[in-house]
Amino acid sequence: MTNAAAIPTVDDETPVRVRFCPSPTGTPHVGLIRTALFNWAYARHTAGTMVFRIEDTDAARDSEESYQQLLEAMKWLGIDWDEGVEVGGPHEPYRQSQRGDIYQDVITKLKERGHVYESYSTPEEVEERHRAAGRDIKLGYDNFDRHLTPEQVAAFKAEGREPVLRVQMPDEDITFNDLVRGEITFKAGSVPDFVVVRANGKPLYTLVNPVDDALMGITHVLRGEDLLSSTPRQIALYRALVDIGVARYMPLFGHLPYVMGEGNKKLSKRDPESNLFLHRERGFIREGLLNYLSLLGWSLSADEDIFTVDQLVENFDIHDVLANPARFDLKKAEAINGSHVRLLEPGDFKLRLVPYLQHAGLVGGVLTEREQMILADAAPLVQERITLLGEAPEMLAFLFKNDDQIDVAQDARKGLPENLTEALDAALAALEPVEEWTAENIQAALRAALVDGLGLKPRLAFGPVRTAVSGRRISPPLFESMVILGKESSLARLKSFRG
RNA sequence: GCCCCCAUCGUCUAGCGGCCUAGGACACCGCCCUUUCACGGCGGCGGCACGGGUUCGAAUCCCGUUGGGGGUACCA
Repeated sequence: MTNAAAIPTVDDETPVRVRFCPSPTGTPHVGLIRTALFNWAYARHTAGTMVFRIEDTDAARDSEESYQQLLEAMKWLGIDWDEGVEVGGPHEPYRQSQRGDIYQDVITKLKERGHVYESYSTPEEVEERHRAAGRDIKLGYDNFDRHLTPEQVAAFKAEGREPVLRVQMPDEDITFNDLVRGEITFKAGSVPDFVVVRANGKPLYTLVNPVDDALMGITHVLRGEDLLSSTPRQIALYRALVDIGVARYMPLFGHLPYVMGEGNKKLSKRDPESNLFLHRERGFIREGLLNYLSLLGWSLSADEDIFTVDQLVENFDIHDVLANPARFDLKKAEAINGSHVRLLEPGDFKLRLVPYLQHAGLVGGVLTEREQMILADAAPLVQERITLLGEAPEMLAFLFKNDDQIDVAQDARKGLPENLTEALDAALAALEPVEEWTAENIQAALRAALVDGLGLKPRLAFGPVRTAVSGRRISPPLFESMVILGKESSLARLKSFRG
């Protein structure tokens, strides 16, 4: 066994090579994306290399659909990579399901140098031995097969048993310096010998993850806290990999804090808030979501919460990441998204609305000239008032509908003045003579008739008109909306609502 | 059980021994602005888990306690 001190490690001079290596199970989780983001930000900050590898070694759980979703997620968010799936690179292939030969070769070398041993114990037998000895069964594997005699092995083989391969843990404490948590020591004997190859000869994550990290020259292993307890095993294996010439140095580890959900639970895959695409469907924009996700364990400064991806890249350092778990707070995420929505260039904002309007059926696959005009005029009216793009269709629907398609919401009928009909008549009378159909003129005419004429408070005065025109209690600015609709349409809606 | 991690307002955080009667953001509550809703502005509420040390001095360092989380797979 190679001495730990003799293994070279990475230092500040070593060019950074990080990787994002999800296993394609299920739909992308925001915690997973945060991990990708931090790896990416660190790579870009240090002008290092981002590797994107797929860990599909569990055929029972992996799916092609999930893989496609991963690609889609990265593309949407703009988290790109320098080497990996789709783009290739010097360490192809980047899907572990296609790297079987490489692993078999490593396994052979590991066997030759005695770094792994055959283990025939079944879980039941391990448990039984613990019971017989009065030990807790949760102790895990008991290292029973470390030194089997040839006779014992022969006996097991005669029974037709196929062994798994285990790595023997060293009888000494394992210490490493976590990039976000500082020095961590696992006591000798607290981690049992672990399986690296299944009885069917297929390698496990415990083997392929460090092997690929080593082969691909990964310098900083930045991953979720859930993998913290497997680090001593990785270090033990890495030492063996150095010995057989597969690894050249020990990478640095940094364990990112959990992303929590409600209560004190890790944000579950089954929790809708964990679903990246659901956030996109609701109208999160990448700038907003990326900003919020960055805040889960990291911060730009003491008093700035809103920042761009460029600012993140410029300032992100893994050493500044906090070790404590962070709760995913949808309200704050939305607020930050709203800030970014407002920061968008008006033309850009307009374009981003289109898919949401299409999804709501307000416009077709290709916008008509009229729809283009409505959108161009209306977009600035809602940019300041929404936090999610998905709120826009409801707010803009009346502008795209025909006059006879306007449905009046229940709450829009409430809070209207007693003399509703009188008010509508007055509004119609005031608007009919308006020649130049501008927001200023509409406002002046209505104010004169309703506020000054009928003595209504502004709040009550414009309510009936708003309801008549939009069918909603809440709408974009009324007068500007009426300009977009045009005089004819506006008057038609007033008449129709008057009945 | 054993191993490991974590601990500042409800939430995310600033703080890395004196600048802290602890700063910001979200949420919440008022007020202002106002054609609705927002946006924006102003103000308020609210926190260093507890106990020991170390030190002239501790949110900051050390130890313990408590609380929370994770691991203890032929999953990743």
